[in-house]
Amino acid sequence: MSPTLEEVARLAGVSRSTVSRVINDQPNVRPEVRERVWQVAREVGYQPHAAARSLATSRTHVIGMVIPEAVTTLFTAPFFSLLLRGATESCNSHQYQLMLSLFTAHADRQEIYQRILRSGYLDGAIVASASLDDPLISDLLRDRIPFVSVGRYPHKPIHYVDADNVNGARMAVEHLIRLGHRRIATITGPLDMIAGQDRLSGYRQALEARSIPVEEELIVGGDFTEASGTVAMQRLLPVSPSAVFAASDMMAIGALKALRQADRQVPQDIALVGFDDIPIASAIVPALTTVRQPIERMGSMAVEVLLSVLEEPSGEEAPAQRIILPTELVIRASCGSALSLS
Amino acid sequence: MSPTLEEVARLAGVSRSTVSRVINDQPNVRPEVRERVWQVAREVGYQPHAAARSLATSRTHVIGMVIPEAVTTLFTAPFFSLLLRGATESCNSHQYQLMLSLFTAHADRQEIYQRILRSGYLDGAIVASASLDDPLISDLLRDRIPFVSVGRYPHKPIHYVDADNVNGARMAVEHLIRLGHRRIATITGPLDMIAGQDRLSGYRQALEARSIPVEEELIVGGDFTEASGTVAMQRLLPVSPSAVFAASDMMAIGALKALRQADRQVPQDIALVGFDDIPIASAIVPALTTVRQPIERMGSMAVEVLLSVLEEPSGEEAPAQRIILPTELVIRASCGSALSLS
DNA sequence: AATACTATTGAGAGCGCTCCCAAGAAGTTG
DNA sequence: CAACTTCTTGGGAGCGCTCTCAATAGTATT
Repeated sequence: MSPTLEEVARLAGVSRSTVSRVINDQPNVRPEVRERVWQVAREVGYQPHAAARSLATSRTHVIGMVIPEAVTTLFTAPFFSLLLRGATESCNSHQYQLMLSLFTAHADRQEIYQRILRSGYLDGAIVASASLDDPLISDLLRDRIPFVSVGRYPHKPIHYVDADNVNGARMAVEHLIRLGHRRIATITGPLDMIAGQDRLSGYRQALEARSIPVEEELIVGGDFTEASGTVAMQRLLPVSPSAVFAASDMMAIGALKALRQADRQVPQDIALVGFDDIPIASAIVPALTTVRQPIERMGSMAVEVLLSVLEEPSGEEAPAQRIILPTELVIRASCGSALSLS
Repeated sequence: MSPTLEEVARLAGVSRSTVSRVINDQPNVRPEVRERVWQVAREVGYQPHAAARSLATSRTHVIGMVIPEAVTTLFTAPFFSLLLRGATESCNSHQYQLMLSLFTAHADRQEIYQRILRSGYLDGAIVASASLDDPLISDLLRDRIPFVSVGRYPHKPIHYVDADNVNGARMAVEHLIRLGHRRIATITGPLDMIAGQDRLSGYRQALEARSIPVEEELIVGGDFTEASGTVAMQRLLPVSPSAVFAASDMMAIGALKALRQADRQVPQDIALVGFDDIPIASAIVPALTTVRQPIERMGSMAVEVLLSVLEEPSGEEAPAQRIILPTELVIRASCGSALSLS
């Protein structure tokens, strides 16, 4: 197999310790010795053995990306891959590795948790959890495994990174108000997810800021899926809103179907705004006005935060880092805006 | 920290060796002793230390998913996440972990290769490479790292899993022929990728099977991206085909743009078929007839093949496992088929 | 020139596990 | 009942690295 430290030491005529110092860029090695050791290491293609190293240091340089399966289906495809892409990017530049754990059934959960999180495979984890009371969070807290959540937890002292869902929703609804709408309905996401809650409060804030009364009959629950959007829209039709803010693009697409069935034109008869800016949003007719979130940056930020936690002297409990990244309104045709380009 | 084997042994009043046997389900332990050890292990929440174990066994139970960044952008988003989902599923059921390595720049490549593949982090790898002459493949072969490619390599003795691109393309083009088309053009993928090559030969085979001459002017090169589809279609317009088979949905969408600009109606003036069945395909107007590939199954198959290679006695060089999974034609509106439902 | 540092080096222990081997217990057989 | 064989168990070495500590060499201080 691969040459070991020992062999490099022998070939360079020094001790293991010295080679170790050279490899790890530690001081107190004579420059000429350092050079010779590097030389030999390069020649034989030396590569430190990860397991041996982490056994000795109890550091693996691996972080986990832990995602309940639900998230990958709920959040639409691009969310998942963009998050991963951002995370690996940061990992690469810090010489860390990313281990992926999706777990499907609840049955797996315990088993995988034990096997992955507690076996010393990982230095820490990024968690993209669906619900606010996911037991995973408490488990991680209990076992003192360093982690960063993608998605905020306002009431827990944990590190997190999230998009500014509140403001995104607020911008979307404010835009509708600007366009003259007053009867603005919303199809919410699941309210046990913070993203669902936040997008709803953004909706409320926008109305309140303009002193438009919030009517409960204009608020209908969904669960981020297309089907739920259709159902919700059907329930909204009798209430005849002039505009609808769907808390996800998939629900907006679902709503569009219901509207088409009911022969309502978007945006002429009713304006529609989504959230997420998934690729389909710009491909459908009418192109969907929506809110874009910096998913890739969320992924890389999560890693950065985690690494900063891992680097810090272990004694100190630094306060939770809570990072909210800005969202932006993407105006297209479905809101009937004069600004629309497509 | 976590309790060690040693402590469990002490508490159970046996030796390390015995505990090790129990934990690893090895024979030759008295049933009552076995039970007592399990008992203690459960009580103290014993979890074997991954690094220690792999140092001793030189097995990590981790496999890598190695993907050049190019692939994640080239193949559209769902490819990536579905592949990952399939792979993790198989990993979960075999108690393996998945480590993700996307590398961006070519500069990273060497460095990451060394760090990940040669440091003993991984037992093996799944490689989704873009090009046929990716040096990664030769490196892996040289270093004798067990791996399975997602995407076939007809001329190399390696294990691979792929979709039946040839037959998928063939079915698509045959369908167009069935609909009465004779001047069928194709926009190819990059021909240094096997998927690009295979989809082109499927096109050729379909024509040849019906004795329709293959005209080179009807074959235009693209690179799977939307932009390249638009450009290719513009070049095809003067040749006036009655139908176009685009080797990817993204290129089909690009082609659609060019056709719209040229005021040609799809499918009335010209029929259009794509490949991949990305989510957008069914959302656009007209809904795109396309070929679906079992990406998720490819991911899980790749893992299964890799594990079977890892399990086999190391002396024997088993012949390369080459697995081709079936594709299916999804008929929608863009081909103008009578069978179309939407 | 004697003392006190400091830089450089190597030896040894240890991280937590597996695995080989030898010893003892238990069971078989003629 | 002696001579085997088979189970069961524990001890020791070792996987490849890091890290502490002591020893030596080299340099600065008085």
